[in-house]
Amino acid sequence: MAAVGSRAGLDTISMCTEGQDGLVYMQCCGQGEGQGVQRKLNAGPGTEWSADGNTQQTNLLSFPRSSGVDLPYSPESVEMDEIMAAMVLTSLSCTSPVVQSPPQRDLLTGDMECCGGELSDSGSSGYWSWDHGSVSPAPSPSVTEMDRSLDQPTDEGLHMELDEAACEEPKARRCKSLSRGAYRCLWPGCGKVLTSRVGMKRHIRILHLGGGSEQSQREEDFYYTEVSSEDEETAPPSPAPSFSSGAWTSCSSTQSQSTPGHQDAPVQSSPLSQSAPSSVWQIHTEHLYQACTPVQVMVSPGSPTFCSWSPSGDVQQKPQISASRSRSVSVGEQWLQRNSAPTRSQTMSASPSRGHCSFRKGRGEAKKCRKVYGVERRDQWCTACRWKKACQRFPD
DNA sequence: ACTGCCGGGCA
DNA sequence: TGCCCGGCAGT
Repeated sequence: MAAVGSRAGLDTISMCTEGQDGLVYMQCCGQGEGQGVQRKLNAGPGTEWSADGNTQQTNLLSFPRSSGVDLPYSPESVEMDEIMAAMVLTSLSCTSPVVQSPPQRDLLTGDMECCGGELSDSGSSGYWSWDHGSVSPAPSPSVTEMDRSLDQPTDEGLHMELDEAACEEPKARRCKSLSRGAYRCLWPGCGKVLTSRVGMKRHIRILHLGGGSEQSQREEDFYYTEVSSEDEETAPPSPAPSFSSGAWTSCSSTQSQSTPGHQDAPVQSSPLSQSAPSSVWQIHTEHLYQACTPVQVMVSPGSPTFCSWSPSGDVQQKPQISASRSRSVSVGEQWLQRNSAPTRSQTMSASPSRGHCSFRKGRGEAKKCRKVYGVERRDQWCTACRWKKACQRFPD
């Protein structure tokens, strides 16, 4: 019935359902592994995927359920098929044997990878962003986009998980932003709708154009159109939040012992998501940067995973960021004043490196004659300053 | 726009 | 050598 194949060059998953019995056959070939996994899932009519006690799959196939994509399986709906394909692909990307190999990875790292894998299709891996498309409105294609899309539904699940109370208002805001825009794939017979342009491009490139050639990258634009997501909202909007919620929760709380039945462990690292960690790590460091600059978080540079960053902080940090930033200046100044008080010149050159949160000492922090005395009292400047030379009184 | 200061000119 | 300033780069 439905055959979905990806030619991302990474994996090939094909899935088809067989008539009435609703059996679903999937084939997943890991990249370069050459090993195919064939699975036969029982998804009869009216069967909820998650309800299947299908060992490994169970966890992952609970996606759809938690996603709110209630799947009274309606074979006549191509859309549904695609959704299911998406689910399956997602699941497989997490369950593939390669994926599961290191289950005892560093939790956070693994989780992050999982995040990256789940939420980001960035990187060269050509991750299956497209299948999230119908499932999750925000394939959150790249790090930058992820940053931007903090108010996109992708994180909503996270919000809901992490801080429901605080999110009442942002939620409303986000609901609005949900209706911001969507992109519909114009490829004949596709019609997939994604909320992210990048995701859509990737979808087109991977699925339809079949590769990442430069040319096809440019061609993508022709195959999707922007649609007001009002139409799209007729479709159940909830899938994304809880879907990504799953992914993110496993991400967010390093010790998230999500209830059995939630997917957590198997989702850790996959060949598909292997490109993700770096980007996610970027996020990490970025937020780290934001978080620890002002607040002097104790982060041992050697153990980067330890930084007390948490998605909750991150996501809800938005309002704080500016405050933090502005505060960082004053901290710097305090530091400067403290250190420059006793021995001005000598200590200041001692590198104020404060771990990796260190800031380049801003120009504004250095007190030069001009700053100290002001232009009015120029006569009190050191001669160098008067001559527009390097200040001698307050050398760096 | 402001600041720090290099490079260069002038007496 | 002392003095001054144009102009660049960073904020």
